[in-house]
Amino acid sequence: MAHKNIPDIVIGRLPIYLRSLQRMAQEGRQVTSSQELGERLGISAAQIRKDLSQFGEFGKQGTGYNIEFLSNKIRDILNVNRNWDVAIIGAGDIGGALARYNGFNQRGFTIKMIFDNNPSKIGMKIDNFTVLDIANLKEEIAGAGVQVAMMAVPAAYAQDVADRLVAAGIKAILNYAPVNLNVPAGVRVQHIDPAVHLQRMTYYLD
Amino acid sequence: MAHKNIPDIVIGRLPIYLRSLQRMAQEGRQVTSSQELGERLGISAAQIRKDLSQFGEFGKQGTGYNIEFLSNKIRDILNVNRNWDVAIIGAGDIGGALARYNGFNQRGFTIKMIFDNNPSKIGMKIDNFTVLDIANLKEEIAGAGVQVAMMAVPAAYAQDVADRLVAAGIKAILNYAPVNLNVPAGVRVQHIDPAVHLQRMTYYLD
DNA sequence: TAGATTGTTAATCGATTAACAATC
DNA sequence: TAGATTGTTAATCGATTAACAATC
Repeated sequence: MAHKNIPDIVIGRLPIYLRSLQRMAQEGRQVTSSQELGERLGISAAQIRKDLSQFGEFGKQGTGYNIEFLSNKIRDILNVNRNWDVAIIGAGDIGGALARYNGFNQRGFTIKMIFDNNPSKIGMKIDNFTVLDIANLKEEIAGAGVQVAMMAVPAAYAQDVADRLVAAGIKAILNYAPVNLNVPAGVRVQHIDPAVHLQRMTYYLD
Repeated sequence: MAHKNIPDIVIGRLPIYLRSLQRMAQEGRQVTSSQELGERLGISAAQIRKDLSQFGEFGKQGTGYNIEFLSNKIRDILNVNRNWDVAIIGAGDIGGALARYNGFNQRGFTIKMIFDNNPSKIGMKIDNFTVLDIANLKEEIAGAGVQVAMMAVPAAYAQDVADRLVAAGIKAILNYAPVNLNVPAGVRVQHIDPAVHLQRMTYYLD
């Protein structure tokens, strides 16, 4: 797709806006404003308007934004007005929690498969999924055309698994292992590491 | 502690540097350079040097940085040369996974207690911990002087639990619920929401 | 010494904010 | 209409990078 040159930091805020809008919709709200949204999120109203203006004109002067309409526009932008198939690698505590979590579907993602290398886990049921042998990772993922993966494997295996995911055609990896991954251009990686987040906060404590 | 005015974005990179340094140490390495570290992390060498220079002079011209020395300096800066007691709220899949995860100790955190409101979980054992009644949250946390919490409760309860954590003296909250939290100044919040991270990546897919 | 790499400065680049005309 | 809020511009603010003297 031909993107104008939108800063990644703007893209990073859109899912936050979307999440907040969806919550407002659940509360039965119809309309909001950049000011209200900004107050909820701790972001300036000007920044929200600026961010959205990169993609079009979604509001009405005097009244603000229709929540349902704006949500749909943001979903379009983020490519989550469709559902993406997702593979989970690692059927431990975290992989299992991800497999059982039922919040992904309404946000653009459908868990399709979960892998492990531990013979005592392979074949086991987690939620509706039978744990697959990681030896078959490439065939299963490439065969199903899955492009998005969540990795929750021990740190020591993470880079190796990432390489195999890339070889299988995965284009986006959410990595729960506490290591940096090196992937080729064209593959996106995001990291979730609770200790990193905690350390970001302890700086300010005493 | 009296902080010079260090940008939060710099603080946010320090845990990443630290994690990478610790990995190098495990690999038996003694010395590194801003260039090597930058290549591993996808960050420019200049930026790493600039970030570190905010806090002191930790390297040697010509040779680079002693890994053990620099790690210790960063731990000092981030306040994780001590261990912080941590409370987990929510004994579901995620709370349980956090309680069982054994990587926190070596990174500055010691899980001390886990709470739930479900009578069938209260009193249950998770790892070494007995699940405590969330009704006693304030006494337990304030009594133990815990300042750091990880919240893995349903979205609908998240703000309420956060308010109670603040009242109990918690100063840093790592929030796994997919909602924005409003907390008073002086309390830090970080969010972990896998769907947000995935949506940040799907923008670039097609 | 020669080579390498730091710490730092100045220049560049990019992101945020303030302000307001347009307009619902 | 009067009031409110957008989209956008220009100004400000902050972060990143390039470059290099200092020096190990």
